[in-house]
Amino acid sequence: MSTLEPVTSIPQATVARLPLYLRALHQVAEAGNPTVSSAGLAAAAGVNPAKVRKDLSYLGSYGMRGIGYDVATLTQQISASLGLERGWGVALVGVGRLGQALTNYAGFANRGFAIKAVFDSATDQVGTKVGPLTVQHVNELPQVVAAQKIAIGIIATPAEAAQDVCDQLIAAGVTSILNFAPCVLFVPKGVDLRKVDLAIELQILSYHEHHKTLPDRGTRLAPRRRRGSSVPSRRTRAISGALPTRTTRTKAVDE
Amino acid sequence: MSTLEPVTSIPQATVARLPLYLRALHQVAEAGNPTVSSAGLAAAAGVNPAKVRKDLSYLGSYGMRGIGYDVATLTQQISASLGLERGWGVALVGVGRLGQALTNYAGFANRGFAIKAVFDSATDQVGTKVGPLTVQHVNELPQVVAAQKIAIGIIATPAEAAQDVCDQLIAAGVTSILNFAPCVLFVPKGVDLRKVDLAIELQILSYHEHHKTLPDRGTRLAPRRRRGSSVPSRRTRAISGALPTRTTRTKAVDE
DNA sequence: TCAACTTTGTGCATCCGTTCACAAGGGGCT
DNA sequence: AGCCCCTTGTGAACGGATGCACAAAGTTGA
Repeated sequence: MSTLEPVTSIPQATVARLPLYLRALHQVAEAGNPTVSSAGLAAAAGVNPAKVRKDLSYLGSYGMRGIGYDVATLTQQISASLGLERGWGVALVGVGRLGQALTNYAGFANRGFAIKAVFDSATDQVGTKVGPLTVQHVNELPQVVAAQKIAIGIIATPAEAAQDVCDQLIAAGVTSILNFAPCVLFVPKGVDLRKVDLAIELQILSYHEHHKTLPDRGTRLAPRRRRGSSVPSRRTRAISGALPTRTTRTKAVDE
Repeated sequence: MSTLEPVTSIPQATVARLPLYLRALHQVAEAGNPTVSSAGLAAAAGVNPAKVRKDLSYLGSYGMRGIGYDVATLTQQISASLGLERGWGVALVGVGRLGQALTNYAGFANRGFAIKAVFDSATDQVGTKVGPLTVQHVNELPQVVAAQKIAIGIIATPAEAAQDVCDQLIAAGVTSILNFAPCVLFVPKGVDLRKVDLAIELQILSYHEHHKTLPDRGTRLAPRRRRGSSVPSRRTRAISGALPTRTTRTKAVDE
């Protein structure tokens, strides 16, 4: 493993989990544990311990054998890898109820994302305050975004307006977009796009719910153990007390 | 392929895309096309045509060779498979800004999800109206949810309250949960859980953004073509005009 | 009726992600 | 010092998902 450069193509799946570990690490830190084992972190993040170790190995970070990971160090390494140490300016378009909720969402500011400007096309919205920000007309978007060198955009408009807004954001220099509008967006190469469709999540739940109540056995697959061996009768005692043996975790479908 | 029973264990990845196809089909229908090819649908849904065909084949649905898929039929089949034909009652807990936005989100009602009750623990929220609904105290949750046989719950509380609320929902009979609180929830087997963490999405974007501006080449991998053969020089003319040749789609990371 | 064309359905190879299982490394107690 | 135990890091097997490429099937037009 290359120990010096932490920039060695981290798998997508791992990148998607790093924020999870970060969240878990904060819990562990608040519990007062200076170190945490992969098992402890796994429990707090709701994943498999081996996955944690493999994921963290991509960062080139060192755990201490026999001990675990230093919470402070690991927190800092993950933050660095995610690029959270510098703050990011964010522009949000669409100040409907969802847009307002997002603008005020504390979880963004906590992680270094500062919403710098909010836009809408409805003239009666323009000029009103959303939190500390004044809603600007979407016509202003190009200048404002370009002038402030904002790199991240959030789209919370109706689907009809989304592609248009998207194009404008990109023209103004935005290179990462989080889309809440329920539609497919097309972006040029070099621009990253992620989407959150609230209704889709419910529909996926609906599928599983539907097939639970179905006459014949639904699609559910039993957690079948692969090799007959090794049900670890001894429960690994984690350093942190954060092993919530509550109940089994569900197969939360993707991600 | 089993043509008669459409209930033959659909892969997770496919289930997650079905709502996407449904959305695309509505677009196509509004455009007035009675049929659509896999290529047309793929373009509208932002995925690969082969994937569309394979996905749809799991439903046991028939496309018509030489023609494509009948839009109305396919819409109905996907809806049926997702269990969207009957409506679902939904309980929402946590009437903060996000909770309010979700309660009023039109996309839910459109797809057959009716929010039947909203709860909060803040006494000054209780009794206020959110849309047509009156906020009830979370103490009422067990009775209300059980009495109305609500199967789906949405958690939009702060992280600290989430596990507690989750347990109560399950005790009251909910078997599918959509969690917006930024924390890991543990649920017993048989209960399905999906999560949406808004901050995590931004952090993933941050990672890519960060590595774009890095001195050496970032993590981006070129779209390298596998076999040297067959760049289809002829553009497949879809029946629907919905082939938006705009720009290349990004590698929207997961999902 | 027949030929050319369109589009589906799917076998297959490949890739990515997951998880097991184990060797190697360190810490601490005696 | 030496032993034991804990934990990391990773090789390797496995399974699921993706996407190509092609045969089968049906349509259209002459």
